[in-house]
Amino acid sequence: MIETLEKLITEVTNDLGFTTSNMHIIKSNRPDLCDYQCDDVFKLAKEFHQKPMDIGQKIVDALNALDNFNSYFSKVEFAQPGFINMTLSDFFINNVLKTMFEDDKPGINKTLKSETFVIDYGGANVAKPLHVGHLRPAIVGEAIKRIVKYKGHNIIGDVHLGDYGLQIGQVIYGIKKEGKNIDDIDINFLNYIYPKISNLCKEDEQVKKECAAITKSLQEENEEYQILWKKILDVSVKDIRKMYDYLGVDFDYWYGESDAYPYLEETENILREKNLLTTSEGALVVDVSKEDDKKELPPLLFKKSDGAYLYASTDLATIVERIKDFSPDHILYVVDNRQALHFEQVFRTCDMANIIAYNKLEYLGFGTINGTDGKPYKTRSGSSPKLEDLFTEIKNNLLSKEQMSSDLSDEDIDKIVNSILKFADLQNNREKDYIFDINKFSDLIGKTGPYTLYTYLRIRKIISSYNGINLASLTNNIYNDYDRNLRLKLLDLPQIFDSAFNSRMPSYIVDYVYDLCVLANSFYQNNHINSEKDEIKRNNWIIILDITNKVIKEMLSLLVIDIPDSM
RNA sequence: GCGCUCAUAGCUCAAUUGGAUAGAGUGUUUGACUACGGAUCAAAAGGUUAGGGGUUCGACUCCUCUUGGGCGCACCA
Repeated sequence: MIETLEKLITEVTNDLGFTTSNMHIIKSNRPDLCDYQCDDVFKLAKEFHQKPMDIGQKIVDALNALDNFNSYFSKVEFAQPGFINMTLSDFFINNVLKTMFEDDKPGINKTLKSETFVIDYGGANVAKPLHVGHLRPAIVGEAIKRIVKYKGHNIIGDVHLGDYGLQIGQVIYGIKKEGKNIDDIDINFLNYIYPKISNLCKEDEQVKKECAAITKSLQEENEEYQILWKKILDVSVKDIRKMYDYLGVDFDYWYGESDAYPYLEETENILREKNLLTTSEGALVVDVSKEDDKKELPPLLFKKSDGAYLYASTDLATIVERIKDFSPDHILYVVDNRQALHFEQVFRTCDMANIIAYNKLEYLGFGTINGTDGKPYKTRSGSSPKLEDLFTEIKNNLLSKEQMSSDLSDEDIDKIVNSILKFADLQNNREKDYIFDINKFSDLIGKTGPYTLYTYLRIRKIISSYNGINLASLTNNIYNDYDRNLRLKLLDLPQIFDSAFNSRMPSYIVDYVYDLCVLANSFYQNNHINSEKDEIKRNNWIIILDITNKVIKEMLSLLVIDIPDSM
């Protein structure tokens, strides 16, 4: 592994009198020159007031003089102005591969200290159907959850339903106004009534006030409203679950804002004890500004002048609740970038009130989904398209393609649809806005989910006739560049995985698994395995393909992509 | 008005967080199967990284100004 090389070069450097804690090695960005490079010579040059070339050459010479040089390298060179270029030996590459994957090890470095994470993702609101805007938080959140778990941590996913807000008041208002019988409330009715009343509120101030009053009354546990609310919750959650199930997004808890209400009083007391609550224009607020702020941060609004609570209050209460229930070391929020300010206020308040340290709370913002015009994605009618319709559209598109075989099971079709959706979404940098183009979600060639699935299935076919593939029988040979490039890519796995974990960026894994598939395709296209006469060579290649497929499968599962039986 | 954020190939996105010659997909052009799945492979073309200035051995990356998008600024969530 790379740490082995870092340790080696650090020791050599120290022995030369250049005391340093760690010489860092990275994958070379000049694969024509070498496999890995070390750029830290520049830092040493500054620290020891010597020319980079002098120091670099000394290190290179010392490395070349090592007795066991060939156990690591085939070539180490100095390159101007200050790079140490390392080409690995075949022995080393194969040795590391064996260590990484022996006994079915996954090829990554699991954490030595398992911590507890809570991840808040999904962002579904009761009584509103899931639309394409819910795609990212669901998929990105689920992927991050799986990555954290894969690292060896304990992670608890909570959907944190928006189940107690104004939209409930609006729906109840609609139910009463239309004289709807409670037993007749179904998903179609909710889909019809919510947008209707929501629009009405924008036009009619009086209606808005009434809806707000109903909401407040509900939160004060008005019996009639509670019964209606439970019915709405029941109907809506069933529908929401259906969408998340299709996506393979699995929450450990279906808590909602309503579950935080019992903790509001306690939260308020904590803030009061710390003298953080002040009154401003009739409302209770927390001043969260700091002296070094460029611009004073607006205060967190804890309680409205009419006594009702807001989302900052329930978010705080939810944190209090989670600490009680799970004692988490980290709480992650996968939410829209537009809520950055809100969470900054909430996190600062937590820190000031000693509820939980600021650095244990992580805001993982994601960009907005825009249409091809660069504006938030809307259908022609002006509303956000429903997730269900998007699934159908991709599915129909898929079925119309010529290369589709006609006898696929429904399960396999759904797996392919999922791969298209998730690969297209997750390859975008989490933090940036991105353009949603239905055509992009129709592509089956190029950097797509189906490409990776195809690769996996072809490899499986190639190696299917060999039983008892044994990693231990891997020899020290590497036969050509296609072969070598694939093996080197497998070596990258631990670093790539760790950077995805540390920065909570599933897109790193998407890039990796795609690159791996490209190299694998190139490898078996240019090396015909089954007609290979040299048994040792053939055996080596089968082992490499076997490892490759294990990695593809594991990485795809982190991206919430399942592999179909055929396609 | 104030703050945050973004601008990279025709289009959609990368660039291991300051390293060497800025990479992929798509689109365009051209090649490859009597072989393990052609949803494939091999190759060409495409760039003054929005623009100016600065920091240094080195800048897409950091600072600063300009231009142009997006978003947010207390009783919605």
